[in-house]
Amino acid sequence: MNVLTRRQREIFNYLRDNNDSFTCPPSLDELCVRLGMASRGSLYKHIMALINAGLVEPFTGNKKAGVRLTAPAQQDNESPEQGLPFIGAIAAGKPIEALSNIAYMNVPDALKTDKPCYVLQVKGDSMIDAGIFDGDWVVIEQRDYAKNGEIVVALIEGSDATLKYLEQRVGQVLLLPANTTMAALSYRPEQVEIQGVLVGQMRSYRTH
Amino acid sequence: MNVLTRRQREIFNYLRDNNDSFTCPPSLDELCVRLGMASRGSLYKHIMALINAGLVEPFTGNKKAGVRLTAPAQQDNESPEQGLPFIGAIAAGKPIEALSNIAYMNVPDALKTDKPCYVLQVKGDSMIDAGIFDGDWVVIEQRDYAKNGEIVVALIEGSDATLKYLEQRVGQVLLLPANTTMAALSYRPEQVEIQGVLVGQMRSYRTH
DNA sequence: AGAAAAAGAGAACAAAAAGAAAACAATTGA
DNA sequence: TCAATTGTTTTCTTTTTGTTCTCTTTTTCT
Repeated sequence: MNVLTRRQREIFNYLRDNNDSFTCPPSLDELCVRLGMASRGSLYKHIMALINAGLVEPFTGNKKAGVRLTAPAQQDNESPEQGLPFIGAIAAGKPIEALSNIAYMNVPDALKTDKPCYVLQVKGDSMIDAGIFDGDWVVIEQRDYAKNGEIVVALIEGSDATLKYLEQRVGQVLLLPANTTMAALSYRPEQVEIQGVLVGQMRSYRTH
Repeated sequence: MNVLTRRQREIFNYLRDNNDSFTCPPSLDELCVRLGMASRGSLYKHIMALINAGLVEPFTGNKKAGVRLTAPAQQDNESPEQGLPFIGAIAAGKPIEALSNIAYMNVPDALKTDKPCYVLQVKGDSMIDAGIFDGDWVVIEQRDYAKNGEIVVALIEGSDATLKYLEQRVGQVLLLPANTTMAALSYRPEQVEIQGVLVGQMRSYRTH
């Protein structure tokens, strides 16, 4: 999974900022007009990238006339003062771009700390035995260190970000999944960069 | 029940916004004129979808001169400061109404519905295999009915409230834990009162 | 400058949704 | 009673929409 390109971010920002102006989830054609584009196919690629990144979700109500966009990113359109930045999805992704303030999610105090925090959506089942499921949101305290046993967001060799248990040993860093079918990953310390520590978790059971 | 299509939503929005301009509930033909449509049959399908979705109701005054539309029902449920009431813990407890010490918890929109919701804290491991752990908070939509397979707050014989999978059969209600070491509970329907349905979940990893 | 990546245009396709038109049945009102 | 109106159903055509291609243009990076 790649990091968003500039254009993809532009399009997402447009969706976030103009969400209110859509009476109903916009179709690709409608979005083309809004964005001044002439081709659905081009926009389609960008939208798929956003869906893949977990920033946007397809409109699953109808079968065909509608892989459309819902509100960007399970948004709470909260002000940045109160909400936490929702950055995107994490699985085998790319470094987290803390700069692009994307959407904001209104997180209860009990799920965050007094340090800077952000929200990610979990992709995959690597932490399923820890009760962290595909599609859950996690609240991450931004930190570049952690204690053994904590669940961390780790960036591996500058390219892949993942959510795992941390186990640091001399000259070795283990990233342990909580899934009996998956193997632990072993790296040298310089290969792994800690980007944050899990402090909260959320799940929605709604079926839209 | 299906999600509305774009056109259905448009038509609903028109009815909601122009309700005042109808001296009496409009007929399909009248609505066709307003909406610039040429066929009753086409509009009929949309209206039926809205009725099916509960957004509109047929006019039952006269028998024939009108399956017409009334104003859509409005739901308004403001809770203090937009937070959800935090009711207390649930395990083998008391009826939820008995707990009066109400605090309010700030819950992200993605974890609640547009119906009345409240928050409980989970005690025990009866739902551990569903990724719901001891100490988690759950967001419950207040409802007295549920579908099979949903996770519900059920009050047993007026005294014990518990969080379980619901399985309703003829003359029998099963409450299934998500824990391989625990047995299912079987009751007669009149013994079980559904108090709500799980729609969201939260966990804190903070160590105080 | 040149290669690679990203963005865009445009066409084509299948399926879904929307619409038109006609016919029918039930009710109302004169 | 008769004519008009209204809801209802059915059949058909048109439009919309997501999706997938190929090709060209623009941007980015070395």
